[in-house]
Amino acid sequence: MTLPILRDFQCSHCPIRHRAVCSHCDTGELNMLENIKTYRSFSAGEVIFWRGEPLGYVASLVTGVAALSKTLEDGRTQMVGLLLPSDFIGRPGRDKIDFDVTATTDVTLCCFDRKPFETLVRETPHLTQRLMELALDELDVARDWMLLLGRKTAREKIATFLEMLARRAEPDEKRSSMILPMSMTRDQIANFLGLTLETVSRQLNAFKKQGVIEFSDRKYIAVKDLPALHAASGDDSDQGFGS
Amino acid sequence: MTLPILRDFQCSHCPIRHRAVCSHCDTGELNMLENIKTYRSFSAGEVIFWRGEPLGYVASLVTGVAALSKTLEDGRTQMVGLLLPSDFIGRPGRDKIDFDVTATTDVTLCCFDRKPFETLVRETPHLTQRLMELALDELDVARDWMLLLGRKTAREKIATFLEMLARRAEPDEKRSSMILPMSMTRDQIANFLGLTLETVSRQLNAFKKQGVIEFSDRKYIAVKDLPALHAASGDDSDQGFGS
DNA sequence: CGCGATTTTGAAAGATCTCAACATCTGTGG
DNA sequence: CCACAGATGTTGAGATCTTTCAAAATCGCG
Repeated sequence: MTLPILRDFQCSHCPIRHRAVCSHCDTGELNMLENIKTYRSFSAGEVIFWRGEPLGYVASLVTGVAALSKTLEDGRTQMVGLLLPSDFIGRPGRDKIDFDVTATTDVTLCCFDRKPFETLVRETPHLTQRLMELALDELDVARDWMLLLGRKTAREKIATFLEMLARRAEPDEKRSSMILPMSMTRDQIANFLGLTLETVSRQLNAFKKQGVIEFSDRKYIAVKDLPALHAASGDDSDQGFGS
Repeated sequence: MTLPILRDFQCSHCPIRHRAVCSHCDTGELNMLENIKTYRSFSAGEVIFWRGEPLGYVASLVTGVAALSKTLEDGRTQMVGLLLPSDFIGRPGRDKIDFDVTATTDVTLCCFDRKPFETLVRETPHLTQRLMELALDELDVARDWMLLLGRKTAREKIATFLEMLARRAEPDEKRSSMILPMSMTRDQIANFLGLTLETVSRQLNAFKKQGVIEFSDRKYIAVKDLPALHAASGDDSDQGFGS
């Protein structure tokens, strides 16, 4: 499949203007970025970057969800990150990455050719500072995930996962009931949580049987009892997931 | 135990001068740092920072090894990072951290009071840039560790751990035999690898029985067959551990 | 030399995985 | 609009790996 290149639009109207790598940039800096950016789209399931492949460009995720994953020699795979809108792909000073990046849903990227971007970073402290902040945020998330992968039971992993989705869907609301769009298959969830797809299915159905969640089709999961999910997550009671 | 504050010495003679947060700094910038730095020492086992405690200072690790760890409500703990000389503790813009930092060996820190350091960072792109690089490097390591925690068997975890120690001890040498100082107990290794201490002991003795490693006292482990360790690590054959 | 901490070892329990069969969903084409 | 086929999800049973619990051995410091 080819990579459609969308017509550019103004950074000032960009949905991730205030959170992406450019968030600290002033008008002049934004114009510099505007000159080297290109939009690209990927369909759900497409690979965006292959591990080890030379990176022609770095990018901000504008819409959709993408996953970072690593694979052992015998094929076992583990997701090591989820990219959401405003997250950044690629790192200045390194011409390849050590994981695959795959579109989980349809995805739009705002791409910057790597060389000119790196030059711009060197001259623009606002960019460097934001890249640092984004990296530190990802690090916090990665460390929470290490605790999950290393020490949580299957049930706790599923509870944590669902709670994370719920928090992401409604960061403010405190309702104990909500409907979550579910774009990942059991297999993808398993690779995210370090489980097998059968265990994911069993644990989801266990929560369903207990009335904590409900689902019938494959597109949505309804959370009926968010406090119960949190209680099953193993995390400290006074402390939310993530950073 | 109190925190001895060492007499300052010149940054220019610092053993981590070229790799720490200050590595890109010029003489003028170094002088600014020199004014706000203090040395502190911790004995093996001491807690350097408690999770959630307000951070009075940030620091570079000068000598020794420290561990970052997270704990679930019922006491299960997972190490989420190992700090080696030149690694940085604390993050600009956040006044607390979400993990405990413990000295694994005796440790010396080069500490900067947080507020003046943050001011200096804002005015010094060299510092920001280095902090970004350090964060990205930690992120790479964290992602390798996520693959280990989520997908590797106990045997693969131990092999990966030993191989990492060997690489760290001699980044250049390719000898298949070497002696590694071992400062961690079985329990600490277990918390690092997401195992129990009994499983760590069994797997270490299994490798010993196969002649891959040797050990008699608790201070050293001799690696006799590094290629065998690598083969048991589950990683791609053409690809080393870490970033 | 002796005691507490650490490590080793064994046996049984338990959780998750593996393998297999079957069910359900979804989109396609008639 | 329905039937079909492939993909995805569910469920069961047994295997396997790691943990748990317990006891004994060893180390290392005073």
